[in-house]
Amino acid sequence: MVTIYDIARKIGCASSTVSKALNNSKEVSDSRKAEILAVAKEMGYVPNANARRLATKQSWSIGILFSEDLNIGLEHHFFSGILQAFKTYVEDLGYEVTFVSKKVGTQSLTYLEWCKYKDIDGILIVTVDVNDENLNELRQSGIPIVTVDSGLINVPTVISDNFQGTRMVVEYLMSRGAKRIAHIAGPMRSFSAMERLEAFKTVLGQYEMDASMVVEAYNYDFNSGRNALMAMFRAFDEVPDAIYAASDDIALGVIIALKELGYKVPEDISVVGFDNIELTRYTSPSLTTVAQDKVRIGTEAAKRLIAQINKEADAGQAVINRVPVELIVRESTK
Amino acid sequence: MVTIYDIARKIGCASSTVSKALNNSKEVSDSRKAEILAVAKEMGYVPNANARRLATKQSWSIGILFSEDLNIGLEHHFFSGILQAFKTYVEDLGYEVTFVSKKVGTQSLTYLEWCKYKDIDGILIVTVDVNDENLNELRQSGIPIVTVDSGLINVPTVISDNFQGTRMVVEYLMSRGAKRIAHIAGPMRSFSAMERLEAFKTVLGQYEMDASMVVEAYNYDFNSGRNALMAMFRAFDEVPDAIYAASDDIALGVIIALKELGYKVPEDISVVGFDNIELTRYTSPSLTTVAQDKVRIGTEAAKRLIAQINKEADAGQAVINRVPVELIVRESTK
DNA sequence: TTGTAAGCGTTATCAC
DNA sequence: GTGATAACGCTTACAA
Repeated sequence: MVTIYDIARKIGCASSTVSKALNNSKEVSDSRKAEILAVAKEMGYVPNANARRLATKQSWSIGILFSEDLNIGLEHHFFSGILQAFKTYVEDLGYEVTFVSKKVGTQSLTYLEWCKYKDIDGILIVTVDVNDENLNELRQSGIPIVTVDSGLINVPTVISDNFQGTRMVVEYLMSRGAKRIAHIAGPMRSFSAMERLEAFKTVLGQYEMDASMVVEAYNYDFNSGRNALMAMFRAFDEVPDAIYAASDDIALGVIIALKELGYKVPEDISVVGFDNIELTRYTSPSLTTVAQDKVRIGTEAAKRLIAQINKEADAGQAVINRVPVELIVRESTK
Repeated sequence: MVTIYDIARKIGCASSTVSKALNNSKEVSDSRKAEILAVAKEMGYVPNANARRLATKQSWSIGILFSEDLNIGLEHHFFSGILQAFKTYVEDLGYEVTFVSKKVGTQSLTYLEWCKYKDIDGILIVTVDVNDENLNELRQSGIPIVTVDSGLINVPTVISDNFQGTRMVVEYLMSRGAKRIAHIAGPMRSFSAMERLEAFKTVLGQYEMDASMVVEAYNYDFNSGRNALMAMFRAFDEVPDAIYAASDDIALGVIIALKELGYKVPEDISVVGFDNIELTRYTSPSLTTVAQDKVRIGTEAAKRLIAQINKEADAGQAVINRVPVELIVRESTK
């Protein structure tokens, strides 16, 4: 490994001069600077991150937190899409992106301990178990945090506009003649699920429609949707003419279940999802759904985190930043 | 920030003793150790990663490399699935996972420079532009590397068994009466695409069937599949009775295109994909496909990388590790 | 403009 | 067993 001392020795100057030259300080003459840069390159010098960070106390790194316990993580393409956008944005600014881990070598650490250990600049919370004790201390630590879709209180949050989306769905369904709209909600430990349910009730209420036909799915996936629909048919005597599902996967489960029960989608019952997963274009029927803007969510989250790191005014406010969504009408609604 | 000096001062011992106690050295009496641990806990001590790494030259961190240029990255759920499995495995061993970046603060770095900068222990290459110059120096640097699905020469590789998968597809189609099998290949800059094409030719050759009906898709996605199918119908006079597509997305594009051309799947033409993307179960027709085992690929890759880091015998051999695949028969084949 | 030296928080090598 | 003390590679006052 080549160090600044090696360079200094070769040139015959002080290591501090090398350091300054490498950091493009104006306290070094141009000729010296040029010489040092040339030798550094020739010798294949690369700075050492740990030494630099130890000296500067600037880590230039950002942690990504997935609570593994929920079984929605990196694999869920909504989150990997957000992460991709986030990563692209912050890496371009020179930050490195590391997954927060609960283990270091052989020791177990809490999230906060890990952040201190790494001297992290900020943290993106992607998915989260709201009941996780470790999150509280993290939140109170003063470390810059931003979260997407998690619903942590007192944390800056970037999330799809579930209210706008739900309103668009309901109003669209009504405009197409729906009289009895049901909702298959997502699991209530998810903040978005709660928001969508709340919005559902609010909007129907505004139109003086009954909003009681609601079943909570156990999870966001296909099977939960299927099961929830079956539960709905057991619990209610009526049959809805439209179903608003809290996710595309749930919606697909609902559609399959409806088919099994002998209903036609959309002729008998319209179904709407949420997410706009790529393949919903190709299912049969293709799915009417609310498109979430992953890129924008990821980018906004990055901006808000960076603003906090840079201590910009108001940056740390626990404001919820709602990203617009779009209704994509396809074949599953009549 | 609490340091070992703070602890030492409070207790009235040397910092080196604290360090030893914290590292569970047997050079410290049990009573001292207990005392130190207690005080450390009480004071909220967390070690500093940078200082430790600087002193030990052990980084306990692994880099993940996505070549962004190809537009398949984190978002592609095949890769995010592999990454998830990989991450889980190595984090459990105490490694941290960081994305390799080309930028640090304001400086641009090559991959190798970044690895040196971070003093990384090893690197997982996920997607890669084979022509990327920076990869060569990385490969030759001696840093432990493992790759999935990339086809880098001289690098330990973990990949689905494309030969086995292709054989299963072809033999299955033949067993169902197919006489004329076409292949929509993936882009030839992808190693897997090349392997699947090669396997296709080999297997058909073994059965003395013609393997000339091949079109290369521009990419792995839906639209490329659709376009490739159209190109195939322009280029060949014959109509195949079965089409083997190099990915599920391509297969779905093919199916849509076939529908547009008035063909029925599977009645007129059978279609098979590759990947087993979750939603292919719910398309219409649901897709017969080859399931790749993401978890196993990720885990195997992790094991091989760790073995290299630990300098186990033969660990660095540039062996290709083929992970078994499974044929999932659904409705798109008759 | 350049050099000296202290310090960042650990670990590791010696003495004691 | 315990304690000084020198690394680790870099940045940064402060001197020269």
